[in-house]
Amino acid sequence: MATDRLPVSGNSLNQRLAEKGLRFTSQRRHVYEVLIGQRDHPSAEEVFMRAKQSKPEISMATVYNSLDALVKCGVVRQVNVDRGATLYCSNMNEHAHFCCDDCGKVFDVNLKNSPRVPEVDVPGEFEVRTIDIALHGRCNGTCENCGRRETHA
Amino acid sequence: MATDRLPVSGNSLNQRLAEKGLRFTSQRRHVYEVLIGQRDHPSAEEVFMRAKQSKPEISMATVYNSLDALVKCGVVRQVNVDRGATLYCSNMNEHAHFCCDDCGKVFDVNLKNSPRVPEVDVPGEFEVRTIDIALHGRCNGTCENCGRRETHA
DNA sequence: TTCTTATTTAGAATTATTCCAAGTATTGAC
DNA sequence: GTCAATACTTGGAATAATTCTAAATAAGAA
Repeated sequence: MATDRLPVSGNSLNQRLAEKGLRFTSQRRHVYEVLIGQRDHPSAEEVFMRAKQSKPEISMATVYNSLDALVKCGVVRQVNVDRGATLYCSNMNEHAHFCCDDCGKVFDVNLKNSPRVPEVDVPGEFEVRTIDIALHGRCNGTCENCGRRETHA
Repeated sequence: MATDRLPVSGNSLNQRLAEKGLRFTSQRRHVYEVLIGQRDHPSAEEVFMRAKQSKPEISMATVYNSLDALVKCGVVRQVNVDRGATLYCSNMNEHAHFCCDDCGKVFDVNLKNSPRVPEVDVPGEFEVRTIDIALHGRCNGTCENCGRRETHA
C-alpha cells in the first residue's frame, strides 16, 4: 500500500478500541488487517474466508463481533446498499459509495464542492454522528463483468 | 392525509408500472396503499402484516414482489440502514433518513442548502440514478421509546 | 500472579429473503 | 368479448444472513 494515507494500525487500533471500552485481541487485529489488505467491500462471509487463510481457527461469530468492534471504534464503515449482506469498507476518507444495479459491485466515489456532505434540518436534540451516501445506477462496463449493454430496460 | 402532496394513485400507478413493463395487479395496488397509508418505514414483514388485515390471502412472496415492482417504477424507496431487514419508504420527496442507533427508529429529515444532494466525481460512463443519504446518531428521546439518557457510552 | 470480565468458539437457532411449481389473472390481438 | 401468451400469485421449501448460547480462553487491572 502507498504510504500517503496510513490506516490505523498496531498501537493506534489498540487505543481506538480502548476508548470504547473494547479489548484489543488478535482476532480483531487480524480482521482489521484483512480489511485494509484489500481495498474493496467484502461481506462478513467474505471477510471470514479471507481471515481463515492465515488464521484458520477464527469463527464466523468472531468475525461479526470483530466487525462490530471495528465499526464501533470508527476504523471501518458498514455499507448497506440493498437487501443482501452488509458490506464493510476500510476507507475512512470522506467518500460515497456507488452501487451498480447491474453487476452489484460497489465503488468508492469522491464528493465534490463544499460542503461536500449535505446539511440536514433535524430536531435540536438529534445528534448526527455519521453520514452515509449511497448512489445507485449503472457502471456501464467499468467492471469487467457487466459489460456495456445495447438495451436498457 | 393532507392534500398538499398527492401520492401516485389509481391510474397513475397503473401507468408507472406499465412504463416498466410491469402489470397493475390488485396486490400491488394494495401494497402501495398500505405503504402510503402510514408514513413510517416498515419492513417487508411489517408490510405483510398490514396488508393481510384487509387482504388476508396475500402472501409474503407477493409482498416482496410488489415491493420490488413499486421500487422499480419509482413510487417507493428502499431504505437500508443496518444489518436488519430492508425498510420501505413511500415519501418520494427529496429527503434523507436519520437512524437512531439507540432505538433503531428511522426518521425522514430534510436537506438544506443547494445543491441539497451532493455532487460526485464519477467515471464518465457511470450513470447515477438515485442517491440515498442515511444519517446515524441518536434521537435523544424524540421517539418515546428510547427516552433521554444521562450517560453516553 | 490473580481476579474479573470481555471475548472466542462451534454450532444451534432465528430472521430475512429467494426459489419453486402449479394455478390464476392481466394484456394484447383478433 | 374471446383467446393465447405470459406475468403474477400462492404456500411452502430452501437458502442466506445474522444472532444467540454456553463453556473455554484470554485481556487488562490491581
